[in-house]
Amino acid sequence: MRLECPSTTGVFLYFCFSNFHEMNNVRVRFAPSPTGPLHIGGVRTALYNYLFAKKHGGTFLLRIEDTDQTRYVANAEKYIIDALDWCGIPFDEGPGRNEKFGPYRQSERKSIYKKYADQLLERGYAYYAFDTAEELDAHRKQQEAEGKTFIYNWHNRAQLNNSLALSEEAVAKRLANGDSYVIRFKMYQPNIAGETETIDAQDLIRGNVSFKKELLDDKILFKSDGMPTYHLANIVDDHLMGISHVIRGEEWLPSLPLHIALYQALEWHIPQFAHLPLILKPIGKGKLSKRDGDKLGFPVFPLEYTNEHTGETAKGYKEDGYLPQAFVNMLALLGWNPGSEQELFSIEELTHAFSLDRVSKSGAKFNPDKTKWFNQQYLQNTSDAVLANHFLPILKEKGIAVDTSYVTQVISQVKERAVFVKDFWELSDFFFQPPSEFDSKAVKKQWKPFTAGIMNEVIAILEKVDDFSSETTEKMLKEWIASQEIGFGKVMQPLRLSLVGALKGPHLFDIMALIGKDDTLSRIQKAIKLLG
RNA sequence: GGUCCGUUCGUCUAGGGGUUAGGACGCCAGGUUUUCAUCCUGGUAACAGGGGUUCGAUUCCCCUACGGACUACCA
Repeated sequence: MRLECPSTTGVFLYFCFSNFHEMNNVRVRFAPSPTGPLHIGGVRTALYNYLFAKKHGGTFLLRIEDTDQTRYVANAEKYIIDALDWCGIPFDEGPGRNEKFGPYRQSERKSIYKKYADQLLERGYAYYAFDTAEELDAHRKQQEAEGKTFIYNWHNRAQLNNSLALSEEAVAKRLANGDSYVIRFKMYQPNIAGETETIDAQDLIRGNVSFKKELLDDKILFKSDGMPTYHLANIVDDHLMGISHVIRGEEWLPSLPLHIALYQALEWHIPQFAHLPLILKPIGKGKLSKRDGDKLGFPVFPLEYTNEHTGETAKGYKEDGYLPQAFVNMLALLGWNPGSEQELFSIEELTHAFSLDRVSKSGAKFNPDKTKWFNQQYLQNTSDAVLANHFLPILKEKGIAVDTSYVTQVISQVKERAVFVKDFWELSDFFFQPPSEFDSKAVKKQWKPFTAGIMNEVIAILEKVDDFSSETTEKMLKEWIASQEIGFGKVMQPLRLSLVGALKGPHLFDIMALIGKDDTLSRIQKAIKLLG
């Protein structure tokens, strides 16, 4: 058994649980902020949390971190839930679902947090600060002008406007006065007996990560609007909700020492942490953004999203024609691999294969081409009947009324060349309607002065065929071509042009069999008439 | 600037003290399909650089470079 626990301050006693123990009580959470649509990085974080939970027979919960009232977007929560739903990543507990540890929206838990902030205040781990935003800005600017960075911490807190610098009476007076204040965490105090100099954490993906306390700042835990900041709310909720493993994006790694210090100050058991690598732009520098998707023509969101204020919409994988299983499979492999050469995984297979120690440490550039490849793989593995049902609405929109069995037959002919359901129309329109025009380049190359004569003979042959199956028409026509010594190309190419309108499509005799004798003959006649 | 994290083909990655450094996407070529696409076969292409440690380093250590994240009363 391997014991893993961050180093302690030595002041408190901590319970370190073995992995074995914790694996039996796995509770993980996905905690997005409802400030807009969930992008694919967020979906992947949710997915890894889900897979980890299911792998260990644990619980996956959704918590909405809406402590920032200024950035709150009303339709975002619904979007997040719809997106997880489409992806097939169901949460076990969350808003409106199995609310054992609820509520699951931090705005509805507002009353809980103050108590813990007060506790930290009482124990001397936190203090009131009255500095205004303008004052702090001025400090930052001044430091910047000197080429330094302003850090609010042990080295200057005594000179700033807070309860550590002010007299007890002054503080009491300001509080009684209703002056606005924030509560800051006292990150480090030099020369205190038993005080350690570093915070060492064990990250499940990165191993040991070490931070010097003296370089850390006194983060705000409680805002002047009465709401906790992310940091406080996050650890209070993770504790109260019994979270065993915190699996989140790498952007949180710099906050890890603060979170650990908070757990220690509150004398709470510290969960295990895993910080996931970021998803980066396909080309250029930096992390993936909506702009990259617009520029390069791929979605960065699972579902289409409309900004409720500007009316601006962003593309979604769903609307672009991706199958959710393909999308999820792609995301799973972006930053994780099974250690084998298998690439195609159902979500069930993923839950068995997944492990955090096979998550890579470095950021992954997103690859839209590979995403298409995944979709193609899944499309090929979807049955013709199911695909026909997806295709039917598109046909209906085009004003084409056909029965499902015919569509299923068409799908079986063109499926292998499709990547998306939306490809089907372009691949198969000639199965539903005669060509309205002929590819001019192909006509120029394949339709010669003598072609009409040959086509008339083809009509004569086909008219005599009663059994219009692919095998029969192919046999009849090929025998005739051979006997005439014309050359296959001179017959087959114009014939394809007549039936399809271009030099593309499946086996020609299969097309003839499907559209039938009457349609076949009339299309050839029409071509002769139009092309001469 | 500071702090922290990272670095194997163009991209996602496997590997790991002695390997012809493996796979996938992309790209290129050939084959099949008397069409197009699919498909099949093959090819292209990588251990960031410099120091150590070692008989031997791509693998372990250090430095540099580069990349990334964070540096808000945002999460």
